[in-house]
Amino acid sequence: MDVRRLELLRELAERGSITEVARATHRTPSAVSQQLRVLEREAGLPLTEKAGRGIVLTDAGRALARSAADVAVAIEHANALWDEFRNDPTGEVSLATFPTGGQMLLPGTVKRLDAIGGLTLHCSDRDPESDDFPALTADFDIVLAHTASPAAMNWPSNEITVVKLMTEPLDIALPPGHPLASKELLDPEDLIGERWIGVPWGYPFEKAIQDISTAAGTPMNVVQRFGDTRVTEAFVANGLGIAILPCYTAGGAYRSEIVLKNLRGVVSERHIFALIRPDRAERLAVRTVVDALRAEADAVVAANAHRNPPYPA
Amino acid sequence: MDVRRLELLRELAERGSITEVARATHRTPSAVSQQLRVLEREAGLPLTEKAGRGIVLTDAGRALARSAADVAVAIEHANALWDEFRNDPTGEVSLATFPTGGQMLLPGTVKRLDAIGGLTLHCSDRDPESDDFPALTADFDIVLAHTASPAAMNWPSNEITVVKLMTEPLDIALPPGHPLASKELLDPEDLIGERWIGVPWGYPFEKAIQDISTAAGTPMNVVQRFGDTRVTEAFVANGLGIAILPCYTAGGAYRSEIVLKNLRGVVSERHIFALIRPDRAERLAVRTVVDALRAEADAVVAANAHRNPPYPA
DNA sequence: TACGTCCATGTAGCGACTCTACACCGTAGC
DNA sequence: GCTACGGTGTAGAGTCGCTACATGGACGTA
Repeated sequence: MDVRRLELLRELAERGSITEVARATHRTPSAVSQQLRVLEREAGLPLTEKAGRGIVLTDAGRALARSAADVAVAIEHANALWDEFRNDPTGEVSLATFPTGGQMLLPGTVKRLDAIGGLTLHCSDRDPESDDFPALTADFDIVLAHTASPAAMNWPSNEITVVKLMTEPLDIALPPGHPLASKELLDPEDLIGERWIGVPWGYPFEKAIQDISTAAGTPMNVVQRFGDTRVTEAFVANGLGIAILPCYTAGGAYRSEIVLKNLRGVVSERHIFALIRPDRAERLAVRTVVDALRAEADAVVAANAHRNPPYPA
Repeated sequence: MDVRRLELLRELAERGSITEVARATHRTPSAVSQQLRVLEREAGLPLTEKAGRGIVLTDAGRALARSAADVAVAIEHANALWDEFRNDPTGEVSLATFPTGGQMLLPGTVKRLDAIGGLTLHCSDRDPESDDFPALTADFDIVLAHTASPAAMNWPSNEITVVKLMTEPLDIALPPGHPLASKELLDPEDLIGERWIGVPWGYPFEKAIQDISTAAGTPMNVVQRFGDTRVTEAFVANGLGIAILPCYTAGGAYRSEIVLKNLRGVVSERHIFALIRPDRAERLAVRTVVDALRAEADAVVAANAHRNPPYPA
């Protein structure tokens, strides 16, 4: 019945082991184990059971953990009301981002927050191969995530608050001297036979390249695979291949050595979201940051409107 | 941010004074005062202000108290899930009733609960002049309440869970030898000139007598006023006047010395409810008792169906 | 089979927290 | 004025949850 203990159970459900919970909550495993033991005694039924050298939650444990989330939401709602009343979002907000998203949105967002004043935003980037964005919400207030298609968004929407920020077109990146660089719009067939600089298996852009292959009727020839777009850009700028890159962020140091072209006939875009655990989403400070992110995303889209013609069907 | 402190604030909002909160929560006023002080320091803004020799909540305090109720609901929801899982409603349930309601429903309800087994129901009756039924929900899990008209139910439905149990007709009680006792149905005009045994000012039945006066076009002559229906019944049985009494409960020791007659043209009935504070309503034990109350109320209505003809409009 | 590692869990003791007991102060009513 | 009442301070005691350290079982490897 004690809320702090319930919260521990919920952490256990999210993280899977007592040691991990202890690390996340800055306690010793012994303390966590003791508290869970008390909770189990109060509950009157087993909440965990041994599994190998670790433990797993029982059905009852999982159910209780879920209701613990509701309690957390109610408590954070009270905290938010609190902040609202003194009109002063307090505390620190942590944010995890994928590299290109952070590059595109975070400087502007931080400037917007500085203009408001009062709260501090701690950002850090996470390796983009981690396609398990929702898991990061246990450690960060806000997680920036992207997917190739909204259909691939198999995130549990009742356990994760999803805020759509923007849709960014994916363009074909060519070196300036490339024969295709003079065309206004590219068709998938144009790209047959090109050498591609792709992404590692499982990265979001992979799907876009597959779609192009399907539309062209021939598999694309991916000769390199990089996770960091700056490496990709360096290769393209040096004439070593073509690539598919997010339209608003591509370029950077190679702005004058890369040409971006719209692709016709294939829906190539990525969708960028903010993911937040519902209880954290209640905090006024968190909501303020999300609002700033949305405003910044809108501004980026507006600033790039001229390069973003409507796609033919 | 501590839940126990929030709960204290909520008690303060409900009860209005620190001393009362201390009494209700089995603490000393000093302890309550200290905890509220800490809460206020955490909040960073004043939650209470002095008023005479007592205190009142500020707007912020009231708002926080309201969100504390949401937290309580979430916590009790978790507790209920708990009970659900071990399939065993635990703990004790307290119930406050008005006398005739308790007489009519509680014996059967307790029998039903005994058949299920496992939980204990503590009942006590409260003076019926207390028309402030909702306030009792702070001290009892379930409060049985009645009103003459549902319109008079000005209970805040978002702060109180209201469960309708039954509608009980109000009949005219006559001594057996009374001239009107031979009529099948009575009209308001029949009652002009009768001596009435009424209820104290403010009791629910008062409205029914007023409605009859309006329908008859003449004020009724109330010569006695009793809160306890047994006294009223004794007077009616002894031929000292007529009265309006709840159909299913009237009689008792005077069953053979009282005649009950339906009244035509006036909607005379009382509505019986169970009132529960939303957080308490989450408990499985409480819901089990409410279910038993509803079943018993249905049974009482069914058993009396023959005396309950539909009212002409 | 023996060993090291990992994870969960006991035990002792320390520190923080929240309660009680009691004293004090301001307000209201006789 | 006195008395009653409600709220607030202070000192001390009990409880609770944490750490530090030791124990024991499960898995992987030599």
